[in-house]
Amino acid sequence: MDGQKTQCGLDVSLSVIGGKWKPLVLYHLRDGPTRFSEIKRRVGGISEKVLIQQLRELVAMNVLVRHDHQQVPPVVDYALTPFGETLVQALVPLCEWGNQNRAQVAGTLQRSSKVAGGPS
Amino acid sequence: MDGQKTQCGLDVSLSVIGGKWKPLVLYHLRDGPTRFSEIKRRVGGISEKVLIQQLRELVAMNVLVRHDHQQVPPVVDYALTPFGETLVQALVPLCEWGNQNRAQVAGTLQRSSKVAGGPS
DNA sequence: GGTAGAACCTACCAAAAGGTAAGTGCGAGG
DNA sequence: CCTCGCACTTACCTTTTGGTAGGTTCTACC
Repeated sequence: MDGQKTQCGLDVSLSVIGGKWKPLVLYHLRDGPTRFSEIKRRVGGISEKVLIQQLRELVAMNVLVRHDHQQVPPVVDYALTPFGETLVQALVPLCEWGNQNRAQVAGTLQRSSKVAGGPS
Repeated sequence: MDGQKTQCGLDVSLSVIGGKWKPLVLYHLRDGPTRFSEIKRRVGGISEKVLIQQLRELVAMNVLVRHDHQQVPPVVDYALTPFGETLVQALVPLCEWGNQNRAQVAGTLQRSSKVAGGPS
């Protein structure tokens, strides 16, 4: 299988950022090390379980580092690694594309999923 | 909700290319209009159901156009729209990132999911 | 003492996504 | 006539993903 060598590399990237919240987390981490509860607050709407899960995956991929301050009550923060920053850089154009076409995409999504009883 | 305005736009992009095979499909369509069975062959490993499904979604998002030659037996091809091409452009950096870090990512994936009985 | 908050973990569930297998209409080739 | 390939569709099943609800350990605060 995979007779064609490399395909497009997007599969690789998506295996790293392919979670419902990963892009958002990465986005919010650009401002520097952030504590768990702070990330949770900033992202908003994510459950703790999932946030931890995705954070762990990103750490496992060397995109983030976890810094445990060894205190009690617990103080832990997460930050982008240099590797993670290269990823964030590569993400920027897609990010901008998304922002530029947000309306169009949103509109199209609605049209297709919504009312079939439109212009009868 | 979504007190913070725009987040990073990645959520938008991912809502368009967020399918297991969409990036690959897009990649293979850069060469110009391609017939359904040809795409299937090139992508390899995808089931017809899923391919059609993703193709339809991409068409619905105006990323692709479907051209039915109105023949029998059926002849249909798919091609990128101008809009689709802007997306593909935005995808390039991520694509390259993936290629450059393919080995590292693949390696890390293995380490984390595999044998815990490592270097005893 | 009771409560709140930190950063988690655990079990259980529901929804979504993907995959398999079969069937459709039809013409060309054996 | 039987089969193959085209571009699909449909029903069903499995895997993955995300979400909910609870618990844990410990300190600071009232």
